[in-house]
Amino acid sequence: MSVATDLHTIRNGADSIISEEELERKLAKGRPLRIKFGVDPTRPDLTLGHAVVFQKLRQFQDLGHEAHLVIGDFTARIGDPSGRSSLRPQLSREEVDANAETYLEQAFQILEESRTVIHRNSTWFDRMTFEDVLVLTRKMTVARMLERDDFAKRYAANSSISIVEFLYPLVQGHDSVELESDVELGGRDQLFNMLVGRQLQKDIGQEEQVVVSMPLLVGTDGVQKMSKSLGNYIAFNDSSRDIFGKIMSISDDLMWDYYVLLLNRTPEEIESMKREHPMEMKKKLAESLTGRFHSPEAARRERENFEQVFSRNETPDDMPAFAWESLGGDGGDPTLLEVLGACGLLPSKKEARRLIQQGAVKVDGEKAASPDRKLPRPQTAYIIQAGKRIHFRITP
RNA sequence: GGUGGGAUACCCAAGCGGCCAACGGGGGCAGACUGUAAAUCUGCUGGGGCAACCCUUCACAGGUUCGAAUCCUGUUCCCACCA
Repeated sequence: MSVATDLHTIRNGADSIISEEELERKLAKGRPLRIKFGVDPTRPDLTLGHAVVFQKLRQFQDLGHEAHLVIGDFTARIGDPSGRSSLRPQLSREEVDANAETYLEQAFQILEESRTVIHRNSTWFDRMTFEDVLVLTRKMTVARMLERDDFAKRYAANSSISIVEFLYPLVQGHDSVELESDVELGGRDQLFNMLVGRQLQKDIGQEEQVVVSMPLLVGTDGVQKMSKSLGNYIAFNDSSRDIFGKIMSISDDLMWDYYVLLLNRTPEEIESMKREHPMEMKKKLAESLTGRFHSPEAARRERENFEQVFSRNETPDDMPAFAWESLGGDGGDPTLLEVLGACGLLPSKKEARRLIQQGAVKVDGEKAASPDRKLPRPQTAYIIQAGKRIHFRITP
């Protein structure tokens, strides 16, 4: 493969490459490049948002380069006081270790383990003196810091910015110096920090790393970037049913981003897919991603289940079943409301009542209007549906 | 260090002694329409009975009052301005 085609591959889906000329030059050297990626060990539950970057990293590996993961264990131990929602709590060594382990376990679902090197930034930061730190800080100015988008916004909005936060870009940048990385990969939100790495490398005479930023994947709500705290995420660890279902619920427009960023589809491929029925394309997407995180068999199964339950409006094959007695059937005939409350699939009886009132509950396919409807011991079984997704059976 | 402002349900944000489980918006859920898409319309959105009513909730702990999210005291936390 030529440098030009490699470059083309890398460019696909990327948000920015700084700079392409430098990358081309590095690729032309013909040796494996050191691709750095910083790992935040505070959030071990990976989402498809993280997968975007891993996917690109995997591409680099497939092109013969080395992934160098830097676990920010030092950084995590310090924490971050600002983030209103304690996104960076202080973690103990043990917590970091445990998180890192879960993190890597998930990351290797995408990355090639044999071409991955793990580093911990405490290795070098633990032995730095305060003087070393101050020397490092001389390389950065407040004005430059305030160029970073989120700092600028917060400063303008009179929100607090801790001094530690000013230090983090330097910390991350220094990681690049220690690694002598050729390329640093990260989300768009890491762009500034990655650029600091270039500056620090240049400062001590290293060849500057090329920065490759990836777009932030928009979450299932179709508006905000995918994140756990916003609840619009699809996680590596989600069940096959959830992954399939969540993908089916994203908007048509968003689907193409997923194709590009998670499945490496090229613009040409996207163009031809846009001529197909979007529903079918979305099912294919859901199948591919479910297949990746589970298995092709599971993906097929979920597709069938989906078509059965949502397209044909039938009941799923694998509904949970409850014995009539266990749902209140031992003290006379329970009401529909009591049964819904007892099954534990709804947050509260109030919620169950609401669903009934809104006509969202069906007993054996019939809309049930009254919460007080009695349910005597079933002959064979009742099939209860509450809302779109909750189905269960009551057995005699 | 000084001065002022603020903490309300998932988020934002009203309320400033009773009519407050608490206006409004967002989000979420559900229904209609559909392709679990988008757009649109409608309803719901602390918990238990389910009507009356009861319980938990307006930073925390006390207090005043027949009665407080609303007044007082103390505590904690946040923010701004000045230095």
